[in-house]
Amino acid sequence: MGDQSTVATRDRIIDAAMELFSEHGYRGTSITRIEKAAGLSPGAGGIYHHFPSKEALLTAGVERQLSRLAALRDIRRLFANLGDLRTELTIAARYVLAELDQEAQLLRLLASEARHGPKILTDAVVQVVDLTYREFAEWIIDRSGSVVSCEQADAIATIGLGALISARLLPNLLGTAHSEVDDSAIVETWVSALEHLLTTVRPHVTA
Amino acid sequence: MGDQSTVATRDRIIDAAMELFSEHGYRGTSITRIEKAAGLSPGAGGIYHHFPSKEALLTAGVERQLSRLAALRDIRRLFANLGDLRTELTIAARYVLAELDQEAQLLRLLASEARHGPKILTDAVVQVVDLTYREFAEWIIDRSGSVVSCEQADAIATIGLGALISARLLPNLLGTAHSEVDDSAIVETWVSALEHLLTTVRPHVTA
DNA sequence: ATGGCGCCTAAGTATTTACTTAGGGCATGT
DNA sequence: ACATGCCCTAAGTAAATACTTAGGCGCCAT
Repeated sequence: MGDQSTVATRDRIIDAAMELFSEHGYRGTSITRIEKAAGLSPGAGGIYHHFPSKEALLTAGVERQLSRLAALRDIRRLFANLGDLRTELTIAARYVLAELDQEAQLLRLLASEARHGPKILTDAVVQVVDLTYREFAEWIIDRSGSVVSCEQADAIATIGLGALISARLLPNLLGTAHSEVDDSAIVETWVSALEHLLTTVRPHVTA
Repeated sequence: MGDQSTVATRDRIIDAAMELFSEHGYRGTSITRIEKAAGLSPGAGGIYHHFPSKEALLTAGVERQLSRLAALRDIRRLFANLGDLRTELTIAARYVLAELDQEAQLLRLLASEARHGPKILTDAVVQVVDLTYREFAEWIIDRSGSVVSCEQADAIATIGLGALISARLLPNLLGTAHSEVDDSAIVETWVSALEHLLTTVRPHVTA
């Protein structure tokens, strides 16, 4: 069967589309341009042999990337109680940063299209992000020896993950503007802050 | 002179345009729709009495908002050595969060259009953001009694501001998905983390 | 060999959209 | 009174673009 060449070009189309979508936005990318970038004959409907519409192409691309992003929620499995809190935190930080780097394309697309693009862009990603936050919060409670409350864990997770996300997302959005800060310095500072938050008891405000 | 009504409608046009741009994106907002939203006659070129082109309208809108965003860089003037570090940090956190809330519209527009929109969207905002980071880093060095190094201050500023920005930007992008976390809990946690970072000496790695 | 299938060329359709032109009413300032 | 300038109605233009139709070439499995 000619399935192999079929699958290959299908993937090539998705590759080209995702690259262009993330760079110029969904509306800013024409079908013709995707065809040209994918090496198909420009001007003809080669794409419509594989996808019924432009939106279906986006959906397929996002879905393909989503399984990889889903791996982000496996943070907890990464460190099976290494004993040393600093070590675990360092691993977690580097892991999250690496994941964000790998999904830079998807993040750009998300940022530009999350509000007005097809719903899959928000629905699925919201689910993954939310799950990641919750698992991180649970892990925080565990590792702190149940010293922090639920609300505190939520706040710590929000700030902790948010800091890492910003460190990668903002330069990505603004065009590598402010990312001259060293990675190891960021990780080190982050670990220090999180360690402090996890080991210091905050007795007030347990509404 | 009829300047008053002129200025009023001009502002009304900008208001409507910015709202629609931030909600549906620049390309997703048609001139006709802006006119309708601004109360002008739909279908005609009333807008072109005030702006030469759609892009000029965006530029005018962003420039109008930019002066307000520029106020963000006045963090330092806000607290003139109140003595108590926690108090100053708390004020700073609440101030930044409030500013971000007030500029939610601009932030949404930025996120969706920063990469492929007109250059003013990146150029000017990059400048403001960068300046804010640098001033915050300088303040960190001051307030720590020059305990932290330049690189450490940069890292702390990146993480500190990034955490607050994420806490506001992500829910904004994903549609108020994950913002059930209480503000006071976030501020409290943030202050605790920053205080620790500013008062703890980290002797290693001063490359 | 034959039929199906993936990709090609080539032209076309319908819609949206930024922007223009032409003319008219209504206010204000001189 | 008159001109100027803002807004209106109404029609139109040129370009981009998602998507379609029709037919042809070559490769593969049956």
